Amino acid sequence: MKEKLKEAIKDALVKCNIEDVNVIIEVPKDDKNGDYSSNIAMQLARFLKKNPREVAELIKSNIVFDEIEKIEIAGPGFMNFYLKKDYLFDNINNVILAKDNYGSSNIGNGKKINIEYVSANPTGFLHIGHARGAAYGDSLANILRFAGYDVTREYYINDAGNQINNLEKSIIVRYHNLCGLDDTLGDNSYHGEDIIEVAKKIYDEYGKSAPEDIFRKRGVEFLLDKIKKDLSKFRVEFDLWSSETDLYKSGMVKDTLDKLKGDGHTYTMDNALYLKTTDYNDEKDRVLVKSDSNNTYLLPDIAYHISKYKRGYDKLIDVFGADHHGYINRLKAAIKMMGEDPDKLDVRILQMVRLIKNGEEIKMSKRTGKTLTLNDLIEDVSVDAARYFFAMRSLDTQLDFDMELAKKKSNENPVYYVGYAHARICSILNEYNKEARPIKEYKTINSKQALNLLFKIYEFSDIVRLSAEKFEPHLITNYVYDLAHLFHTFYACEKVLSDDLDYTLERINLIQATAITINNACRLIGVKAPNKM
RNA sequence: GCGCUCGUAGCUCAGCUGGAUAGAGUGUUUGGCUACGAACCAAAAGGUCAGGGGUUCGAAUCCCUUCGAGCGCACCA
Repeated sequence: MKEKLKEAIKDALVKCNIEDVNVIIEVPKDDKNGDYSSNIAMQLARFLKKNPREVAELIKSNIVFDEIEKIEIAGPGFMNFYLKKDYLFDNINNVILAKDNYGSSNIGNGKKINIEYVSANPTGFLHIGHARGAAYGDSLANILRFAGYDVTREYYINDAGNQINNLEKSIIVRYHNLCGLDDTLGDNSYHGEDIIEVAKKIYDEYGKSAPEDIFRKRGVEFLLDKIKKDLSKFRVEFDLWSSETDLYKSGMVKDTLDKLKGDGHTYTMDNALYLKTTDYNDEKDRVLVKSDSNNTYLLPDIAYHISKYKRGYDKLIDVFGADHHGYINRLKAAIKMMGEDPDKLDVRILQMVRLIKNGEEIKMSKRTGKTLTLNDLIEDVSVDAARYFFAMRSLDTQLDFDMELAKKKSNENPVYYVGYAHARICSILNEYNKEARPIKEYKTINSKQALNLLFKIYEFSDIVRLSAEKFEPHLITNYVYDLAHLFHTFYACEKVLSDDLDYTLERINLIQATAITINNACRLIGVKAPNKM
């Protein structure tokens, strides 16, 4: 609706010989100021050297828009638009017919977007920090898909570098311990329980005579499998699992290195090969090939990103933890050197998750093995609560994950508030025991509470759109919370079921539409709206 | 020291591309169940939007600066 209104205003402006302006439509905080409002007249007043209210009048007299009941000019020159109620009532029917598709759109126009998220190394179980990235990436992918983009969800497996060597060594040490041999972990080793589990598996399978090459292979296999299972349990899915090893096998890594060398973007110093990323806005040049002739992680990562470019996406999104933000410049510099457009790549940084237990921060460290795994989290607080909790906050604030709070099955936890609204509706629909069905005319709905609810339901498509454009899933949680609140308010003021058949059916339709909208919003963020609690 | 992200109610956070009296939850105080689920609703109280400067009709929002927090600044990933 915002878009339609925007177009209508633009058309009106063209009639006044004004073009090329950025029209902003917003939903006023106070409903006394209409359903939608625009400050366009004030923006133009300066430019036209006219009184803003005069400008507003001029636009008003030129605007053509069927769904608008009236336009008021208020305050210093705001234009406030009031939607026709019949139009909103019609929307109830639309929701009931559209069901799971309500709120979806084609604004993405089939544009191809690739989102890469989690991409944790298969050197241990996923922990709570990965959970935030997983929840974000999956929710964003759902939202973009719902908004008509062609989305690919991708996980990049670093299964070739030095960290895998360390993994292998760590498993061997644990294996030796199981065999009763003396061996100790080094500083670069992985100390977690997960590594002991892998060693045990190998010990159970081979006893004391495991073949030498089995540790690396089984380690990656086992850990990757566990990662996949945990993510799936967390309702996070991927379309594509890409592997670093494959990039080497296909020659992509070598080709990338050759091209960078060939185009003169590299130089040798102290027996190491450097990439001149300072040519493109990086603070220092970066090593591609170490003096021991091993590659740094950067080289295959460039090759990986170029391979994504070659697949022809309109947009690439990477989701990184805050501890990797320094990596963006060098990656984009390299992409530019490879002849691709770095602006196509959008890197979303998610700030750190701190784990709070009994009011104190628990420091997590992979090296010492002190972590809270994704699986622990799910078992402890439920998938729904965890997904909602992560989705509700914008990425750029640090997240304190309070275990006690998230565990509480109480109203302190907003996921129950939203779920309760849905469960209440289901309970009424159950009692009514007939289907909601579209009706021609709504005559009895006129309370403030009902109309607010009605408008909120109508707003859903705009919110999905905004959320997709800004890559911000938390707008969906904000929205669904508001929607649940308006329902609870309505519920407290008006009874749905009565002896009057028309009165009842109109309200059944309204709450059915509410339930559908809640359900669709929850689905986007990977949360299940319960029928009963 | 340099870079990135932040600083909004006692606490946890929203605040859309600059707009109308800065909003929720939680906590505190109070009222509401013989009505479809009280895990709910209604109301009160609570603010120097970290401090200072600037841009303009108008700033929590944009710019500069100071202070504070987290994270980076490897021939690790």
